[in-house]
Amino acid sequence: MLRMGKLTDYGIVLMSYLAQKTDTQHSAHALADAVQVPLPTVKKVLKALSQANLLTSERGAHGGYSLNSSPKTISVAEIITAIEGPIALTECVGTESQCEQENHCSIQTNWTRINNAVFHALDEVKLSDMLVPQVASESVSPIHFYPSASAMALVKTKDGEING
Amino acid sequence: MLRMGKLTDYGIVLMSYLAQKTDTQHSAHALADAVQVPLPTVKKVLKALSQANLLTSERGAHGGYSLNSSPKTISVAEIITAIEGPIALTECVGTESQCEQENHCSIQTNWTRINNAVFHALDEVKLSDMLVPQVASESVSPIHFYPSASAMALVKTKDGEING
DNA sequence: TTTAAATGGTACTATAATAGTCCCATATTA
DNA sequence: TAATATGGGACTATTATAGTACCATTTAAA
Repeated sequence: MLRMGKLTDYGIVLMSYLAQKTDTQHSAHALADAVQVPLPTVKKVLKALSQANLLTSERGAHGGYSLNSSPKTISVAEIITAIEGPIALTECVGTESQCEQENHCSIQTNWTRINNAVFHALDEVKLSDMLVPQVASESVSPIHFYPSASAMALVKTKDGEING
Repeated sequence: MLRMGKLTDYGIVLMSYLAQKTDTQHSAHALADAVQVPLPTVKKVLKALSQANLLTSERGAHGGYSLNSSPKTISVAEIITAIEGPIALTECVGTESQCEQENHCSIQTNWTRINNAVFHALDEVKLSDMLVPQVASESVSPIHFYPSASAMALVKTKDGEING
């Protein structure tokens, strides 16, 4: 399994939520409530998204977060990169490579090519695409997204404790 | 960073090595020597590759491993899957998902689509592609691959100790 | 001016996944 | 029968991730 961190999963969910409510700002507390993820964790994710300029934040009372640009222009790759850092399947194509042999390495170049292909696949999918249900839209509930599996896993491990 | 395990990296390197020496069988010991990765770890990887039918193994004296099919037909996706299990960025598209809400989840379907795109990108790259140097081939050294960064990292953390 | 509500940032802890090791069983050849 | 090889499982250590807690800073309202 090619793994993506849970925080990234939360990030996608949070961005999806914000994409559906672009008129208002949302506090970390409100978002944590909506997404059913512990507040400190949500704050961590929001911070990363803000620093990547995907979110606009305002401090002070009545402050909060909102999308910095249209859901149509924000790609899944951007969100992943914001939270996990540059997309790289192996270390040698990342920024912090220390491989002494990489100058002669014939494999590295091909990894770079693969990374590009993967990045491209992730970059073509926009946040707006994540909201579109595959069935014909008939009724629009105020919130019709659900946290994906890893988010739910957290909820379940606590054994209902955090529902109170 | 979209992470792939070190073992998978070793797997690619091992497969690349075997693809260059298809005439003979190679023992785990010989491979560990060639790739400069500890023997037990190499054995672990080889086992996974064998179980996925990417390698043919023969037991007993003069036994060893060899590629089961042509490098042109073995894809990078197959190697990754052999070692890491099915490619899935999030849990909800994997086989062991326990998400109760996945029936109504509008995000899951899109993740599946993204996974397919990523898988396709990885499936189009064959093992033979990993061997091709980007420069015009002038001299062919007997072994002209090098372990990629994560393999080297191991060598370096031991501080030269495993060179003896 | 003070208080409350919000983000910003950092440092710490716990948990889980991964990597790595070891041991014994089984098969094959000399 | 001994030597060499894979097969398989269980165990340990390490590392990365997730999650938490604390304090500083900003803004608005009382």
